[in-house]
Amino acid sequence: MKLVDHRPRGRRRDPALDDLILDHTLAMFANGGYESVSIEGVAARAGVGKATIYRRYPTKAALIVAAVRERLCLVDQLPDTGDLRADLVTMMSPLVRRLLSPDGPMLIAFMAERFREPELEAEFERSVVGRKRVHMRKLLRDAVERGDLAPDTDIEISAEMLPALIWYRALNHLPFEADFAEVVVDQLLEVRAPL
Amino acid sequence: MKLVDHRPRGRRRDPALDDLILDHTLAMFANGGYESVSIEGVAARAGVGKATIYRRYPTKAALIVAAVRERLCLVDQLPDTGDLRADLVTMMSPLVRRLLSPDGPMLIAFMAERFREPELEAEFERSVVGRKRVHMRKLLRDAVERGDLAPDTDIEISAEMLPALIWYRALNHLPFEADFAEVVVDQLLEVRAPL
Amino acid sequence: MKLVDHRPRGRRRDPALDDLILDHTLAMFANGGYESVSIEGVAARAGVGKATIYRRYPTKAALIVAAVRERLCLVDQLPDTGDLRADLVTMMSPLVRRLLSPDGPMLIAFMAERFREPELEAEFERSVVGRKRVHMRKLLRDAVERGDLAPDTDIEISAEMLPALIWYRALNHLPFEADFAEVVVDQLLEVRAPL
Amino acid sequence: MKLVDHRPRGRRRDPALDDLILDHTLAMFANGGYESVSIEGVAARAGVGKATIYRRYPTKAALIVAAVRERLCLVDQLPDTGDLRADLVTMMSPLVRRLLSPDGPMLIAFMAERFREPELEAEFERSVVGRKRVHMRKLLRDAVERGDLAPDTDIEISAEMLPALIWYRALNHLPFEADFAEVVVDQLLEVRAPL
DNA sequence: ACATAAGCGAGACGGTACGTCTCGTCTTCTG
DNA sequence: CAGAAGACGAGACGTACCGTCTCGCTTATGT
Repeated sequence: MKLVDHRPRGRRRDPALDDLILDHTLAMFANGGYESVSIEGVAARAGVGKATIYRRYPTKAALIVAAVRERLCLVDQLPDTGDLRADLVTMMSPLVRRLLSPDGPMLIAFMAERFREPELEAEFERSVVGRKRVHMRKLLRDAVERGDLAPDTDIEISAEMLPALIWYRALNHLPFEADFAEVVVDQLLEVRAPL
Repeated sequence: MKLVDHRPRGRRRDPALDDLILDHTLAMFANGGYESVSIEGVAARAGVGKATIYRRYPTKAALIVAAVRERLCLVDQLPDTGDLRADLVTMMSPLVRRLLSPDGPMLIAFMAERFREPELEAEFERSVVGRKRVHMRKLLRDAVERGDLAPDTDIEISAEMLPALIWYRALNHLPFEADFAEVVVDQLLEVRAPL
Repeated sequence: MKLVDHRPRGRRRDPALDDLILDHTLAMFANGGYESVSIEGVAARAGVGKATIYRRYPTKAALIVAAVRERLCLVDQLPDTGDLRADLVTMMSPLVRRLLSPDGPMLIAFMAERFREPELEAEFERSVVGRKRVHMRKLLRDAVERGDLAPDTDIEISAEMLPALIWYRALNHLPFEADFAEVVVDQLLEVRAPL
Repeated sequence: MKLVDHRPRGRRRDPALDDLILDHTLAMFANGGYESVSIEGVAARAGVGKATIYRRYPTKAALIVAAVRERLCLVDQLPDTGDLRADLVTMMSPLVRRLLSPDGPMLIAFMAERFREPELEAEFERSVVGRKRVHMRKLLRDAVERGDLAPDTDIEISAEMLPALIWYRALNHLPFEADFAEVVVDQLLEVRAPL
């Protein structure tokens, strides 16, 4: 006895269009940010009807969120080798590298946008930032337990420190090098390690 | 011998209107951010012709920039008492307090806006952030010379650390207390102090 | 073998709106002439978006042209019974009647407008005045051939005489009676008839 | 005992400006008609403040009326030699000549404008057309009395005929020659003269 | 086989805001 | 006081998108 069978009826959505739409969305977002994306523009460039977009995303904001989430895949590995320094560098250096890559400006634009669009904010928190935060705290807690970190370390604050520093420099257009992750980790660890 | 005479000709701009316009702009910005400000709305609420606004600001963006710059005066004191911990707390706690005040959301909205408007960015860097940064570095350098801070301290990174942490939490809507400035300063200093 | 297919694509324009728009345009034109028509006004009164009007007419002028052309149908019959006097009266008296009717002021306003808008001029010439002119000349030429009119009659001038007199009086707000067409025709014919 | 002294006090209006203003008004009117005249444009081109114009003419319409009345002096001679044909030609041919001159288009534009601006209409009627009409009727009445014209001639209609024909052709952009006045007069007179 | 659903490109629709322009009025300062 | 300059409230201009809604067509079941 099946309560729901609900196999899809009628014509199926064309998956090729998903890509096409997100591609053009991202392209427009890349040069000009949120305001320079227009659904009508995306539709025209993608050779697609507006309804085809609205069928997938209820709103311009949702479209952009999806485009960035899908394409700017910011979900990196969450390593746990027991070597705190190595794990921290492994977590943060992909972010540094991407910020320095051609994608950098777009990432920064998106990060800024994210502070303005609650919807974007929530989505991003859920799928990207949140998991990193949780993992980061675990690494720090373990290190404290192992005695690799001073016992009075404020986990809450320390876990934020790395991303905070990296994003702060990026958003403020302050320069940093490819090895910035390592430098920061060293600065922080050196002194937080028990003597 | 006058190089420039350029005395103002014609009727003067009414300074009362400057205020009126910025007031309503800020009010609209405060509840809804950039997109919920409309020049037509500001004009209507202020009982002012649209031209009167456009005469002052060429663009909606420029209007908002001006409103925030003029009203959200973020320039705090730059103390230098020789007591590093006290000076750092003095510098940062006004920011924390404002972020927790009713103005907080607006400050955050503005900070996000600032990452999108190069003009706003530059202006803000010049008049607010830049001066703080310079002063912060001086404080740290002096502390290192006095021996209050380890000699291998990376001034560049350490100077950014406090604002980075505070803004990162604020922009990400992570909670923090009124004493957050002190807590962070303690965390950072405790361990950077030579044993 | 189809040269053009050009089947209509997308949603069709709502014909009811065509009417609605022209109605309100004409109403506004009727009391105040060209300057008192405003696209925003028409849109508001018709409960229609401005774009819906601009999609149909590129310009305020074009809108008014269309409204008058469509609604003030000035194309009358072009009779040819062989009775010159009767035919002339048949051609001209509808014009006289309309000029004396409530529509009169609007007709006059439009005629004045027509001298200012080349587009309106051309359109009107093509679809209304021109055909009348041609027919009028034919009537006169035939009458000359029949011997009902003096052989040295200047067709060119005589054909213009009736409309010229009627419009001149109307445009200059000189009074005339309902039988003005007959009076003028009589005056002109009486003496142009061979003795 | 003087009830009013009211000698003009303060600076006198600069008469040179009267000219300057009307010149530029007419120039703008000449290429584009009513709508392409703007007080702000006239002021700018004449190097004059807007108030200087508004001090002289209460309204854009009034300005244009004045410009045309002052500059397009349409007041011709009103001859009465006893020779009807000669007098009619003398009255009408200056108009024909001007319509064919470079001023022609402007005259036509103004005539069209005049049908739209009641103020302009009235002014023009009073100072130009009216006097011509009265004189024309007198010429015709005298001719009838002298027996140069059939006694059943409709003075009212006949007096309008010449200007009606000329203006009708001009306003409708129908071609005519420099001798059009004579041709029309001949056509009309030839047959109206008693045999 | 053929109705029944959707998906799709196109584009009309009611709105809202943009930034520009002119109107006619009103200061402000100079000659 | 007249004059040049120009600010001011008002409001229309024509443009651009928003998110929704037909259209006629194509593509897939389910009967």
